[in-house]
Amino acid sequence: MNTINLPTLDDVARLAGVSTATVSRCLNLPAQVRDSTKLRVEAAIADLGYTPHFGGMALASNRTNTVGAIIPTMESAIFARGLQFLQEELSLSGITLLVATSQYDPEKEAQQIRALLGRGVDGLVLIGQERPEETYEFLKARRVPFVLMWTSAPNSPYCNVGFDNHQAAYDMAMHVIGHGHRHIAMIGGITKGNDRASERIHGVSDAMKQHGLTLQPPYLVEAKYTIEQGKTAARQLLRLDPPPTAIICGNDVQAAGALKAVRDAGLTVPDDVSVVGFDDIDLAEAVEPGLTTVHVPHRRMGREAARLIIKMARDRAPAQNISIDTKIVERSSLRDISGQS
Amino acid sequence: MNTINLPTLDDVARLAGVSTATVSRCLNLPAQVRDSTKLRVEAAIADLGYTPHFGGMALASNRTNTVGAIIPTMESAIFARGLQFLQEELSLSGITLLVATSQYDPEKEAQQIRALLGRGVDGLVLIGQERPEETYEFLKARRVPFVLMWTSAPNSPYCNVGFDNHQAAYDMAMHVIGHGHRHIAMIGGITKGNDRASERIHGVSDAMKQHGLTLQPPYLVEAKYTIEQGKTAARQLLRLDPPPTAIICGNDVQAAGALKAVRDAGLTVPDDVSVVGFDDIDLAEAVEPGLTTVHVPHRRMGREAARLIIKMARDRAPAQNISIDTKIVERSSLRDISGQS
DNA sequence: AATCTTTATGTAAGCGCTTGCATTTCTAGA
DNA sequence: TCTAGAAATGCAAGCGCTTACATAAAGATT
Repeated sequence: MNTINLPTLDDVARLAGVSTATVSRCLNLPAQVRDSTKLRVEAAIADLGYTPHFGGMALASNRTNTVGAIIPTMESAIFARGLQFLQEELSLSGITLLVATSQYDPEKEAQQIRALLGRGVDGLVLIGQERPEETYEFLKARRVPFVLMWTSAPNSPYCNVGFDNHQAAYDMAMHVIGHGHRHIAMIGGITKGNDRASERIHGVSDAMKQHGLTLQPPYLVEAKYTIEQGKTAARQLLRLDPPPTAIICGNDVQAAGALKAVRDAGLTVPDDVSVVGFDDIDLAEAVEPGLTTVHVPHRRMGREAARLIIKMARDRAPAQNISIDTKIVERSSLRDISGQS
Repeated sequence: MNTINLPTLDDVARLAGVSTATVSRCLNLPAQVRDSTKLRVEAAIADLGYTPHFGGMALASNRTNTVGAIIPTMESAIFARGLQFLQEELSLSGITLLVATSQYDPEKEAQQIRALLGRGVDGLVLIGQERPEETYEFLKARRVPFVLMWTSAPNSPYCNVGFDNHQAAYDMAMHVIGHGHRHIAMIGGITKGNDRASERIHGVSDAMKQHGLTLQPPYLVEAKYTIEQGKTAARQLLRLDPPPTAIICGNDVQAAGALKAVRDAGLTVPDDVSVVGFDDIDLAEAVEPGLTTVHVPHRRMGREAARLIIKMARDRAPAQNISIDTKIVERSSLRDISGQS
């Protein structure tokens, strides 16, 4: 109704003096077409400015060369980065990425899954493991290949491409402890429906336990992944007695907020309080002081996920778990206080 | 091939004991269907877990209820925010947003336009005015409704929903001058193929001219919209003699980089140098000191664009220009030096 | 030159949906 | 109760493409 009278396969076929089947093959299986005909067809295509009609293609072949991704949010750069790489890798194989957001709401995620499937995506990329059983059942019933990013679970029945949030957080906590901190507080993400957030908290908690320390409210606060909430949470922590000497944050955005709270309280980072983040997004190095944080391997994660989902969708390859290492990036928001009392 | 044996309209029709036409109408023109049948059909749909097949729909109706947006990049939050609102508003009308990126490359943008049209988008959202004439011609030939965001040009033959970059930058420069600054430098975006970047530069330049000042290299530098490049550019500016007392940046990301450069040079913002940004993304308030910047009306822009494109696509409404005001957000990176020499 | 492969192309039957038009069913006025 | 007119539904022809399968053309082999 909008795009008036586009040229169709038929038009191309007529102009090139071949059948529609041949044109279709030129597009999809060029190896099967003689060079001379291919040339004619290509000329006709160029001549008419023909573009295949997606709907027709999808209908006839039941393939769309599309994979869908549902991320919690586009607001911060947390997921956008990884998607960028996912996207790049997919497009190398001629596959388009469709992105939708769930706002961290499992209900909304389920809806979006349906929407994307309705659009005929050949595969799905989701974030994290935690979601209602029905969602997994639905996915299974439909036989849609899907990969879960941002987590890694060797024992998972699903296909994961990501990193071990627990381990990464554990390492970071050990690192902080190694810098002499004993009064450690944490601002975690909202754990409801978010396994990454809870694993990060547990990782920190476990590391602390290892050293005879405990992590619990009020030294443990859950907050949304926003600067504002990070700030509010940190403000509370700073009022505790004794105040923490280090605040471990569930992500960099919260950490940026914490930095502000510390400053507002008339203290400085890292002299009075250390603050560390998680994710290593741009923000982490933009703030002052630069955040010591956990570097998440966005690039590799995106690439591997792309390759895997392609294999699964195209060749019906079996699920696979790919775990990628994180590492701690040292900037200057963490101070060593071993020497002190 | 992937999603095995999904229920079709036919299945629903059979189960509900009606014809496929009726089921289709239930979905698209529910007003035309008697309540009792509608109920039966809805039950059947729920029962089977039916989802319409996008391809079939697109093929039959030549509508997709999809609009495409092509933004320069997802890397920073600059465009993501606006899209978020665009998306929200569109989904209220049951329309899906497809996002693609052009990496600030007109060539790539043209490609993406074709890709999106191939997917049958009912309308297109593009950023800025500047693009090859052929692209516009292509769009016109196809009769695709499209709106240009992030710019506003009353005299434009196209449909704009945005703000006046020139005016906004002009205002900001006036503001800076009003704070007593006379040695003003600017880090602009790369102007090639980017009208927003050039307009911002001209806005600043014009304001300065108004006060008998001039803006030109080496006090004017073009840099990419990254923290790193902003930092590099600022470093150069700080070495000039006389050094600028204020640096106006083409966007907040560059400004964040400039902040770092100033600090690295052993100076402080705003005591030694003032730095202002543009866009008012999260970053602007996360950095220290908070950036005085131009607030871009992401929300309104997104909404208005959505409404307009819907009207154009659905009702063939004529193009329209919607201009939205920007305003300056005062934080603390700009200092008044009127009193000083 | 005749035959058998192999390779290239054509034929035509759908894929799941919408929609103009024909038909049936209701509603309401007489 | 009958009937005209309105409202609801059904019928069936595609939308643009892919893909078995059938057929034709080209090469290979004697």
